[in-house]
Formats: sequence, C-alpha cells, structure tokens
Amino acid sequence: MPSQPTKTKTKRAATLADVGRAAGVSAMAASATLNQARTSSRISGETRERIRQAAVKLNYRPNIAARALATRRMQTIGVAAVVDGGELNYYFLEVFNGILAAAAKHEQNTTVFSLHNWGADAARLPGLCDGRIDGLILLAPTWTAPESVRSEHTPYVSIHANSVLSGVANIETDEEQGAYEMIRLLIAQGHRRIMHIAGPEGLTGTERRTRGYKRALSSARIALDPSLIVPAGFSAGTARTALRQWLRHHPGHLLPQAIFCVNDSTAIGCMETLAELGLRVPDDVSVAGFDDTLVARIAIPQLTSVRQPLREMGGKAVDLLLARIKNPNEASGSSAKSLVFPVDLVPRASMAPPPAVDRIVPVLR
Amino acid sequence: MPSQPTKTKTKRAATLADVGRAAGVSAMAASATLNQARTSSRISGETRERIRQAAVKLNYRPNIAARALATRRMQTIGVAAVVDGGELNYYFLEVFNGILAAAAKHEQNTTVFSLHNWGADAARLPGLCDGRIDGLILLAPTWTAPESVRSEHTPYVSIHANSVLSGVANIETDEEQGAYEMIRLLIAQGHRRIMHIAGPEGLTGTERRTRGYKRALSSARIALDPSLIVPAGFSAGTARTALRQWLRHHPGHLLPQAIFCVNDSTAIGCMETLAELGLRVPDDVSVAGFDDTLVARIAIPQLTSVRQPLREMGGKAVDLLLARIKNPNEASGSSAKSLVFPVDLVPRASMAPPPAVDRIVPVLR
DNA sequence: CTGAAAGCGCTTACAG
DNA sequence: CTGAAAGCGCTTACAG
Repeated sequence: MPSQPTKTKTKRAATLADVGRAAGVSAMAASATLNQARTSSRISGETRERIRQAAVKLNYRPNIAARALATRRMQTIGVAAVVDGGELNYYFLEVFNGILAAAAKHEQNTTVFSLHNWGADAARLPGLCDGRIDGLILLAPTWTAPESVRSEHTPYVSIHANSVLSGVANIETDEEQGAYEMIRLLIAQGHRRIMHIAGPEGLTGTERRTRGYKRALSSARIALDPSLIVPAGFSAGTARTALRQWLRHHPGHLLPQAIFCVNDSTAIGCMETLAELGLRVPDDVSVAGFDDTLVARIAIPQLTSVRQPLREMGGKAVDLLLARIKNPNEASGSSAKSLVFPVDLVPRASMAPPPAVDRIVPVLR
Repeated sequence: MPSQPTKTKTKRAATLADVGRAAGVSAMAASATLNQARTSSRISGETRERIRQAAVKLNYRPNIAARALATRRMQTIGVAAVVDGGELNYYFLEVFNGILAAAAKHEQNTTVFSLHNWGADAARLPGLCDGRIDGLILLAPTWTAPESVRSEHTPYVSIHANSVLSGVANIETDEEQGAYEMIRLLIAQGHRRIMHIAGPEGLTGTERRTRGYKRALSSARIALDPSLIVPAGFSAGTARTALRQWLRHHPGHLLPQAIFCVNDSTAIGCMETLAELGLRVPDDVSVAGFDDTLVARIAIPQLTSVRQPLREMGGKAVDLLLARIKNPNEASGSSAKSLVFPVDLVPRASMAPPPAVDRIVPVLR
C-alpha cells in the first residue's frame, strides 16, 4: 500500500475538454462554471456541481498560456528596478512588498526585471517585457532615453521617477517637505548652525531635499551659510570623505550643531567620522538622515529620519497600473497625473538640543 | 512634422504571419530564422536578412503566450519565499539577486510568490504555480506539509530547507562548520567563558549552529557549561530579553568573555543590552553573529560574523532547476542530492582578546 | 438556455 | 529545400 511505483512520467495535465467529458458537458460549459462567468448562470446548479467535482478529481489547472492567448491578458505585471548590493536594497524591498501584496489581491503575478542601470540596459525593456506582462512599474528610474520606453502596447507607471515621463503616472513623496520639517524640528530644538550633506547632483530627489533645507532656514530667518552645504553622494563612504575633508579645512572653527544628511547611509558615514574624532552623537552633534531605512533603526544611537510610505506606494502603483490596463484609452487623461505621498518625521536618539557650550572643530592628524 | 496625432489606439501587434507576408515568405520561415533554429540553415542568407528587416520594421515581438502554448514551456521560474518586514529581508535580497542574474543569463523570467507562512499559505502553491512556471525555487521552507508540494508537473529546488523534501535538491551551507570555526577563533584569542544565544528550537539551521558551538568547545577540551546556552529567537528583541534575564539571575557571577549569537540580529540585541549596562564591546565582552547580513557592517563596532555565499547559492539553484526542467526523468536520480556550500569567517571590530581582569555581572536595577 | 465553431499566435511534424 | 496543415488549451462570439 505505501509503495506504489508512481510511474507518472509524462502524464498529461487535464484540460477543460477532459473536465467537460468527465462531467458530460462541453468544454465551454466547464470553462463558464469554473470561471464563474456571468454566462454560468444559465447552467443548472446540479450540472455546475458535477463539473466542479470533475475538475477536482482530475486535478484540473487552467493553462494560463492558453488563457492568455485567448484573452490577450497575461495577468502579470512587471517591475523594473536596479537592484544591486547598494543603497537601493532596502528601499526596493519595501516597495516590492507593497507591490506583491497588491498584485496578489488582484490575482496578478509579478515578474521582476533586474537592470544594471537606467541607460542602455533599460533600453532592452520593451523587447523584454512586451507581451509577457500587461503593464510595467518602473522603480526609481533615472531615465536617460525617455523615448525608448514608450512601448505601444504596454502601459507604465513609475515610482520616484527622476523626471516624469509623458503619459506615465508617477508616484512620489513630498521630499522637500520632509527636509523642511526636519530642519524646522532641529531649529525648534535650538540648533542654528546646521550642516547639510547633499546628494549627487542632477537627481530630483536630492535637489528637493536641499531645497527643503534652504527653505526651512529661510523661514526661520537663519542666514544660509553656503560653506555648510557639503556635496557628497549616496553612500556612507562619500559622506565620510566629504565630512573629513570639510573638518580638515576648518580647524578651530565652530563645529556645526547638527548635520542633516541626504539619506541614512550618509548619516551613518557622518556618525562614524564623528565617533573617530571622539565627538558624541547627539551630545556634541545631532545627526539626521532621510528614508528611514533599516540602517536608521540599527545605528547606535538610532537615527532620526524621514519616513516614506513605501509599501503603500508600491500598492498604489499596482492599483494605478491595473486601472490603466483595463482602460488604456485614459492613458493621456487625468490618470497620468503624479501622486504625491506625505512623509513622516521619525525622531530617534540621534537628535538632542545643541550643547550649551559651542564645540570647536578639532585639529585632524 | 513634430506633432503627428498618434492615434495608436488599438494597433494590433505584428505577428509572425505579418512578418512573413512583408518578407514574402511563410510564417514558418519567419519563425525559423527569427529563432535561429537549426532548420533556418535551409533558408538562404538573403531571405533571412529580408525577414529580419521586416521584423524590425514591423517592430515584431514574439507573443510568448502563444509560444508557451505551443512549446509547453513558459521560460519562467518561480521563487516562493516568506518576505516580510523581518529578519529574512536581507537574506532574501541576496539570494534573489543571485537568482535574477542566473535567470537572465538563461533568458528565463522570474516570478515571485510571496507567502505569509510555510503552512496553509504554502499549500496554495501548486495551484498558483502549476502551468505558469516551469519550475519553482523554495526559499528557506520550513515545510509542514511535505506531501502537498509534490506537484506532478513542476520540478522543485530548495535553498536552506528545514528538512530535505524527497526528490527535491536542496542547497545549503555548512552552518555547523561556521559556528565551529567562529568558536575556535574565539578560543584562539584566549576566550574560555563563551555564551551562546541560541535560536528557535526545531529549526535545522539553529540546531546546527549550536552543535558547532558545542563541538568546538569539546575539541578544545573546554567543559560545556549548559547555563551559558541561552535560548532566544531570531530577533534583536528576543536576545535583549534573554540576555537581560540571564544577567538578572546571575548578579556577581563572572561575565562571559564572549557571546556567540545564532544570527546578526540577536548579536545586535546583545550589543544594545551590553551598552545599556556600560559594558563595552569588544573591550569587556566580544560579540559574534551569523549570516553576515547588512546589519553586521552597520553596527558600531562592526560585527564579526559568518558569511554564506547567498548569491552563488541563488544562481546554483537556478542552474539545478533548469537542468531538472530539461530532463525531468532524472528527478529521483543523483540530481536530487543536496549541495553544501562552504561558509567564511568575517572578522570585524566586535571581537578582541578577553580583558586581562575578569568582569563581574553588574547588579541590574 | 446550450453546444459547435472559430480564433488567439506560435511551433512541430509532415507532405510535396 | 520549402510551405500547408494541424495542434497547443483556452475564450468569445455566434448559431441553434
């Protein structure tokens, strides 16, 4: 009894025709009842039950390739992103979770196109995806060739696009406001000398964050000190280098009371550099990041940051995309508008009122 | 000239028949040359060129649903994993990157099935995936219903399975050896009183790590002190609670010189707890983690850990799966064997020789 | 209310 | 060496 030789080798999977035959009806009737189509109402309850049982007994699974061919819908959405070992990781994962959940809710599959960059590599996209997906979500595209993406048959939605693509809805966040509020919070705590570690030039996101920084200072009538805006990149390494160099060039000057960084990784880089010099966070210097990624909660002390509702944004992207797939003609209409999500301040231990006595930039060896 | 009204509305995508017609040949000839089939050799070079140009001009893209229906291959592999906001994140991302890269190399698509758990939720798998993928990679399944996965038409491969499924190749790492070597390293540095924060019971991975710990102590003829094995979970929180409780119960005792944790998160939890008590890492206590996740490099001090070659493992899973898809009859043969990858010690600043003077467990408030 | 037919776009034998 | 035909499994009009 336990050992039946299971010579399943090439047992063909059951088709709708098989199910129909077993239930004594046509394949079409089987299709209608199994898909709960409106047309199934015209099939008697008893017959439907018979069909269902036959399907179970035969272990029937619809062949989705055949269905897709007939309906011209793949029930699949694509996600294109640059997923490398770098900064984007946690960002991607959060958005991706939101996408997966929403896709599952709508019974859609998700397939991922992993790009190395948004240039030549992304140009392959239309060829890769046309036909195998019904629509595509572009994750943080810094698109260099906007034209090449305009496939004629596949609708797109983008999240955090560097520049909005014509006819493509974009989902983003109010990064400027996030930066603004963070600086306002620092000011409310008594900070005046606030350094800004800025991100790579030419990226909308980093420019917005810098703009929020400037606007907050201006609104509090604090004169902008351009030497306190320190260009760096997105990584901890660039921030370490940039901050060290700045300190080296300003020995004996007043130390900034706080550092507002373009993202969490650069904030970590600053914290490391400060620690090396024996400066304590937040006792001597407060530090703030952006994005509220994993690293913010892991850092010691934990990092104050600006949270973006990444999961919700991923889910919203799916909703928008499916709406557009259902009604492609609206593409150039109102649904192409951008959607801006609010951001939240997440205060943690890396921020405190400035020290009573001003700190001086130590002399570096 | 710039503004042509682009009324693309329902322009049908070009088919193979269209291409053939445009080139003055049959759809079959077009298929053969465009797919570089062996049969294309019988088509003259000139004709082939004509066909290719027609394909380009018509912007021809193969309809993969039709192709899949004809070939009975979806050119798609599935990945099933529990991807929540927890510990698995970084692990998943690394493996996933390896899978994506290997899949792209073989021109395969990847679709992700996001599960909430490996119980009832995973039982949906066969229904979900049968037919839409050619094979499935199970990521760290702690399978409770091994039978239900045995789809008759879909080959499986697992990574870090909790228990090897019959006929399913499993890719894993030598976790016991990793733990063993970590403890040997601590011993070589002079540590003798080594605490072990253990993971959830019943999981193969955590049991192997504990086994490596014990074997290393034994090999160095250090008597096992069972009170130094502290059961916790996988999260920083469980480790904080477990370590605090242990300290509370051992006031005035000798402090462990080192703590070997089942993973990086629990190591972080220990570091936080030690910091709260004013104990410094590694000056007073050394700490070691496992998995070498993101958090190990972010922690201050950086965490010594055991690295697993996750990307390579993801790539290998794809290779194995594709081999099995091509030749399903080998399924019960040698290809079902498990593959064990080696692990690496990654020494960082959280480890140092033990303090010259033994530390005492402080009295907790 | 029901089933037979046609068609989705491709590939794989199979005649010429 | 080449093309016409059949078929993959489903769904959608369309006759009865």
